[in-house]
Amino acid sequence: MLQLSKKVEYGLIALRHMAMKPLGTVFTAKELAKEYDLPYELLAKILQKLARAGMVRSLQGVRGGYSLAKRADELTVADVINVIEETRPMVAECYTEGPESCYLFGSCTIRRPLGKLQRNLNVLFDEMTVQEIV
Amino acid sequence: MLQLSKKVEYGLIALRHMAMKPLGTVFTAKELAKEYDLPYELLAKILQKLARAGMVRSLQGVRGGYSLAKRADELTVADVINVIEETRPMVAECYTEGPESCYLFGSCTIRRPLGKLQRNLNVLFDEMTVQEIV
DNA sequence: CGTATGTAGGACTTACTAGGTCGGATTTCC
DNA sequence: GGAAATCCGACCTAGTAAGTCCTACATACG
Repeated sequence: MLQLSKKVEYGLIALRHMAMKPLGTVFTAKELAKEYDLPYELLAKILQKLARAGMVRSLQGVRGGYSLAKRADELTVADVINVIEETRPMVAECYTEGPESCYLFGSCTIRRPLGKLQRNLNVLFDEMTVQEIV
Repeated sequence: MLQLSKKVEYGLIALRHMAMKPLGTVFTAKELAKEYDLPYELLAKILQKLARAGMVRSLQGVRGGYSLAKRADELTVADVINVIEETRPMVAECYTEGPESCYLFGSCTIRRPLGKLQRNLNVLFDEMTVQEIV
């Protein structure tokens, strides 16, 4: 519980790798997977998501691959999680899914205090950028 | 991902409920489960764990039940998670399981930065007590 | 051209585990 | 002794994270 998913880890590893070379350098999914011994297909999908979100640029074809679309200090960990996980990292589901998701909503007594925790958590993720993990 | 487990939620709800009445008041698992419509057996186990950890006192027998063993401001959310989940809430498994758990350990480039995130996270949980959710 | 090399992306499989349930033992009050 | 409680291990189940497979499409280059 309360762990980052492998997808997010892999995404961060890939982004950090790209951030080490000059902006615009192209990397293939295969090359990145090999370098860190990550499952190729999975990493490819993650990169595709990041591409759709505009965090990396993708080039198709034989000399294709991925390159960073933004500076590393513009990519927050929160964004990466958000894109890969397709949801913000919430402490309780009623924050993401809404009141209907939880039959306890009416009687739940810990929602407000957890909300405070949540906001603090968000700040942590928002403030951390890929730049910092280089 | 990155959510508190139901167990922790139920535990916090129960502790908070107990913290509302004078210290020493006894509550049965059944009564607590009914009040918040939580699954009885599950809540019972959670309370047993909290009892073994010395956070609540348990009384067996017909007039038995549970009562808080400490003041609400002495019970941190971190402790509650720790006891119920039997592990600290870590952002990546290599922090809980050790280096052997992750075949990437040698090549992993995001461990250190995530460690920083982890420490910040710990502070959040350490600083929040049951008192604050009353 | 056409082939090698790359991304795009849907469908599927597998393994794990959170959440919940059941059964029975033990304790204690009346 | 019986009712009401904790105690605790074993079990079941559904959801999902992680990984795999397959096919389509794009493009550079001989």
